[in-house]
Amino acid sequence: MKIATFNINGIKARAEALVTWLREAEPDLVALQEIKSTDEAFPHEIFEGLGYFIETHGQKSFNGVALLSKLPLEDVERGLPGDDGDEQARWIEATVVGKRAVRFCGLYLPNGNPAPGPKYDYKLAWMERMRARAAELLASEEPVILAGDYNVIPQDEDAAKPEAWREDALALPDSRAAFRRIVNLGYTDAFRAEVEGPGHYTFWDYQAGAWQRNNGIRIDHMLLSPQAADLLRGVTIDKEIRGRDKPSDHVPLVIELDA
DNA sequence: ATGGTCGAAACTCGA
Repeated sequence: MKIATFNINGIKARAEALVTWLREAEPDLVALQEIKSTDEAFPHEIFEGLGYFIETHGQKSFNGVALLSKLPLEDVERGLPGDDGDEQARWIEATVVGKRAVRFCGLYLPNGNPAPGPKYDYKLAWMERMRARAAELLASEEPVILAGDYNVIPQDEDAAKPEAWREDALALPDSRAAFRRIVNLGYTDAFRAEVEGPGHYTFWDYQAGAWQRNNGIRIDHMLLSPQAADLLRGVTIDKEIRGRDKPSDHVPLVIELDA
């Protein structure tokens, strides 16, 4: 099963480019972030026409996540537990049954800038809520995938210019520690299970020629439960599409799972 | 040190 996560930065602006990529890559299961759309305004029919089931958790203008799947999406849950007052659409999960049942979570973790400040406090609180949900999911002892835009640069080697991110919410020590607290529950960073060393990025800013200078960061991740990590057969970053017309500032991270 | 670019939607904010 080919599984991807892709921050598309607006479904209305990206529908055409997304269809092109889906036709080429033919993923079975995709987590989308930053749909920037309400559920009603999301162009479901375009993706249903490509043979995907689709579930969205959107809001007007900002944030918003969605799941696309060639197999039915079962037991869909929207919203990250732990704060009934949180109105930001950043979490959706569902079960997909192939050879194995997989619990697939799509997440758009808060950016957190400027730090310090209320947005950074929200990011860290959100990460603690995510840790609690990740721990619950581990207890199922089933394959679990936490896929999305984490807005966390895990280590200096995950940035072309780490010094430029020293004071940024994506790289501050508290952000990295909160990310490690989730990993250390027993999850595997799928990309780092397969690839060592610097120079691998999933995001290049639109500004200052970041793509042309390869000034990127690795902030889109898939964390795998032990039962999912056992099934990992490969990982790729579809970097090439960043150079196309009207690209997202992120590119897809794709894994092959024997499920 | 600054400004540089996008998307959604509205005359600005979030990234």
